[in-house]
Amino acid sequence: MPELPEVETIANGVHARARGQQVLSVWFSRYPQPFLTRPARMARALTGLSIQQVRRIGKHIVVDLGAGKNPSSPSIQWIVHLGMTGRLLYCEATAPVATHTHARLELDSGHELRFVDARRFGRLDLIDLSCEPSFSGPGTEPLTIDSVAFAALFHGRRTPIKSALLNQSLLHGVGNIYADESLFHAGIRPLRHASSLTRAELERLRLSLQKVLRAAIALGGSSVSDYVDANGIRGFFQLEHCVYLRTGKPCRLCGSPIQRILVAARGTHYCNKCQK
DNA sequence: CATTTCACCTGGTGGC
DNA sequence: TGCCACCAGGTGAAAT
Repeated sequence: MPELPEVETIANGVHARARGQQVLSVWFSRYPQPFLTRPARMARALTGLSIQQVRRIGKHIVVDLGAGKNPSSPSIQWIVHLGMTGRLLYCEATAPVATHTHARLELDSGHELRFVDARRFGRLDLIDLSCEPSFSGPGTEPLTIDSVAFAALFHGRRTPIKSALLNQSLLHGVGNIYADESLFHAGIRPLRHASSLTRAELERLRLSLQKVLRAAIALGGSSVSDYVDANGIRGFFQLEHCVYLRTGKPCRLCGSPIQRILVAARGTHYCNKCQK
């Protein structure tokens, strides 16, 4: 599932290849689920504008579009959330169209930007910058948050720390994989109440989370189900996972079997010996 | 308000 | 081989 490192990889890939290109035409599938903004309105707004910048905010891909090709004064933002199985692909316009393709943006270079999503948990939205503020995401960026702000997020929260990490209105971009992996590296059990963490544990968690996210970005993300980047290339960070989907396998640090429990209705993996 | 639960989806898996 | 029940999980709405 695409989380911060996967979304960042995709956004960077699309930026590198699609920046400066004009949208010639737009096609959307008939399914209503992926569209927060009505498809006809979204197509009308996108057509004719140029892609100025593509970046990640939380788990969202933000595409700035405007009349000029340079990254200045965009007039709209196209917001892509990949959900569970979403892909944003940059390909030849003549490439075969995969099943579950929900959006095709024809670009002036003969390429297309395609949104493909089998499970339809993804969402497409439009922000009109002439009357709406620029997209800022639901929470705080985990990669740049400082220790004081990080600790403040969890102060007084009775919920398990794993649940708090998944709460996008606190930190945005962290999902099931990186919540489990960062808790392992910090040596903290997922069911601990967020408010019970000491200052030292919170700081260990922040540093572990940032380290894991940066390492995953460097390896192009984790390909556990069907994640691929904008060019259809798989990531490699799944090879570095210590706990996620390693139920029963030996802990990489101590050798004891990795446990699996449910937290917030999500499969949660941890080492009973290394995490306290 | 904080927190938990559930519905939304379909491909993949495992049992028979 | 084929059929089918079941599960995964990001998010937001509904329930507690």
